[in-house]
Amino acid sequence: MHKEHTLTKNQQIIFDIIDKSPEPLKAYSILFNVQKKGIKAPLQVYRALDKLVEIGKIHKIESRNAFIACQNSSCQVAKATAFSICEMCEKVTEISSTGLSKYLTNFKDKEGMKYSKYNLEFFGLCKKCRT
Amino acid sequence: MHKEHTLTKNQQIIFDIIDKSPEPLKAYSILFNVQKKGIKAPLQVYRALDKLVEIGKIHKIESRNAFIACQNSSCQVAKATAFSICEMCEKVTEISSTGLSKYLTNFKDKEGMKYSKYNLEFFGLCKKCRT
DNA sequence: CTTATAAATGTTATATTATTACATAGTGTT
DNA sequence: AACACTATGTAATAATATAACATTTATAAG
Ligand SMILES: [Zn+2]
Ligand SMILES: [Zn+2]
Ligand SMILES: [Zn+2]
Ligand SMILES: [Zn+2]
Repeated sequence: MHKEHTLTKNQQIIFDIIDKSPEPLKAYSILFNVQKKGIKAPLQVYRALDKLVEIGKIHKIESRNAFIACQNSSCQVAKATAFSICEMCEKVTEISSTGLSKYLTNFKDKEGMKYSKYNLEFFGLCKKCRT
Repeated sequence: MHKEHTLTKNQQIIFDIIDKSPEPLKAYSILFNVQKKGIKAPLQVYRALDKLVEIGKIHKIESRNAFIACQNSSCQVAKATAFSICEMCEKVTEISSTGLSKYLTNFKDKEGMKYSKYNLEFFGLCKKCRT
C-alpha cells in the first residue's frame, strides 16, 4: 500500500493536462496550455512537475525532456522506469514487465553493486510506423 | 570489424578533452575549455559532440546532459548503452556486461517487439560514497 | 588537374529548457 | 496565536541547444 497524495491546485491542473495527452508533453508546451488557468510562469510548471515526478504520478522521458503520466497505476516503483520510444512518431509507452524490473533490480555490476533506481529507454519503431 | 573514423580537428580537440576528464563534461564547460584552441561558438561544440556520439566515441548521459568518453574500446554497440551514476558524487561508469546487453537486446515487449537500441541509467551510491 | 560533391567549419542570432532569489499565502500542529 | 512547513506568485537570469547562412576543406570522379 502506498501513500495517497492529495494534489494541490497547480499540481492537479498540470497532472490533468499530462494525463489527457496521448503524447509526452514538454514543460513549455504545458505552460502554454495552462496560462488560461492562471499559471503564468515556468517555475510554477517546473515545481508541479518536480513534485509529480517525486510522487510517481508522472515520469520524465530524459532523452526527450518531456513528461508522461504513469501508465502503471501510479508507479509503486517511481524510481525504476522503462519506456519504449518510437523514433519515427515519438510515441512513448511505459513498459511494465515484472521480468524486466526483476532482472534490473537484481543486476549486479562488476563490483557486486545492485541498483533499485534506474531509467531505461528503448528506441525503435512502433507497430504503426513499422508497417 | 568496425570502420575507423579519422577525427577532424574540432572533433579531435573535443574528444581529447572529454577523454581526459574523469567526470562527464557538459557542452558549455567543454566550450569554455576549448576557447583557447579557437573554438568559439556553442554550435562548433555541439556539431563535434553529435558526430562523436554518432560514431560511438562518446556517449551522452541523458539525465545529466553531459558527455563521457566510451570506456568500452569505442562501443561497437554505440546505440546500446548502460551506465551507473552516483547520486552523491556524480561519478559515472559505463557498464559493459554481456549478460545485461544480451538480456536487453533480447527483451520483448508485450507486443513481441525487440529493441536493439537502448539507454539504461542506474542510480545509486558509488563504492566511495557508500562508506 | 579540374570539376563536382559532400562534409566540416565559422559566425551571428535565437530558441528551448531550467533555476535563483525573494516575497507572499495557505495548511496543519501545538 | 505561534510555529513550522509547504505551496504559490513574480521577475530575472542561467544553462542547454538549434536555425540560418556563408565559407572552407576533404574526397572522388572525369
Ligand atoms: Zn509508472
Ligand atoms: Zn511510431
Ligand atoms: Zn561505450
Ligand atoms: Zn560517489
